[in-house]
Amino acid sequence: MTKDTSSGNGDYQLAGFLPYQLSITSNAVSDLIAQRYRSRFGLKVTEWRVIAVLGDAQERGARLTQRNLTEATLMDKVAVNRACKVLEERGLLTRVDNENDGRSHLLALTEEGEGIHREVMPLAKATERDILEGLDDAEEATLRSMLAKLRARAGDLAGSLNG
Amino acid sequence: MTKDTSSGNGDYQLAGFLPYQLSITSNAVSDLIAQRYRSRFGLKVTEWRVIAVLGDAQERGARLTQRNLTEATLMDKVAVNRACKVLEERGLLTRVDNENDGRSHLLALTEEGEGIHREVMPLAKATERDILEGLDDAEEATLRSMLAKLRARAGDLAGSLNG
DNA sequence: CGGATATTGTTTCCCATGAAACCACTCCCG
DNA sequence: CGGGAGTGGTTTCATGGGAAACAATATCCG
Repeated sequence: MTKDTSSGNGDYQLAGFLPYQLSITSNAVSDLIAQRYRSRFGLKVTEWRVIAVLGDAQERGARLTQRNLTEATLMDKVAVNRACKVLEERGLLTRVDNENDGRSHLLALTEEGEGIHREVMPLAKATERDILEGLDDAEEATLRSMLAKLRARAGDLAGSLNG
Repeated sequence: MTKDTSSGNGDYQLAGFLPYQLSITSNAVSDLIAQRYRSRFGLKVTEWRVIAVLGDAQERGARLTQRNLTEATLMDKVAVNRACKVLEERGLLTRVDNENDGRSHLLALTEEGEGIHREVMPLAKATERDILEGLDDAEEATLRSMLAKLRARAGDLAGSLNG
């Protein structure tokens, strides 16, 4: 988006429509995150998500495949694949053959990748705090719980239409 | 998105990251809306937003230009232009020359467009209710207020970086 | 009036994203 | 073993959306 922020939006009904509020809020937050990660690490959202999950797993000694990443991030497998490819090209992760399954590879952050991971998470936390400033703990908990409810609800309703 | 909903997502840190929760929730809700409007009216999100705002304005006797729409919807002017074009092609709105400004046109829903508007808004309301089911009035108010706060906050933080 | 500057709308180009097709490999069962 | 079904990963294609360039008009100021 990268929209105007200040002006406009009148008082039309649309402005009070919750899905709309949700959408523009999510966009505003995503834009902020994207901006920060792009400017500091040259990483796109999908890429830093991969780094976040992968580094996290690595710390506990686990090795993941792309499939594991798609499960963990809820991103599309294509998105995961592309993110891994650029991270590999940038030397931030390596793929070693998976002896247990010739189709997949085990992903591992390189030294440099781990270095970024160590910076990525604090920045993520800081950004989260920045955004949540102004909300007390109870409000934050309520917000999370309501978001979870909404998501479950939307998922159910959507699912009931197709299959 | 149109994602899985059920499985996965482990318990990696990412899952607890608020911007992430916000993003997937917004996506889930948007997908539901998009699905409903596409299947019932053949409208895309941008298009029904235009219809919503335009019909709304029309009811109070106001005539809008594309520029007004971009202000009211926070959508990009290109998006607005495209939406208007397809709505015009579908005979749902007309553009008449603006006597006060030769560059712009005044937009008006046709009979048929108004008919859709009369259906669009109830469906929007119904969808909003569907999604919010499970939240009481106080929770809903809290949610809206917190979303507004988050958005303002994110906008400020982003703005302070570029210019 | 007349040229510089801003604004509205439009087109063009490019990037992000997801669906579908596809390849290679595994797994299952006869 | 061998063939069919299933799965991980990759590529290709279509779509959505925004940035930038552009055309037409309007506004401002000398």
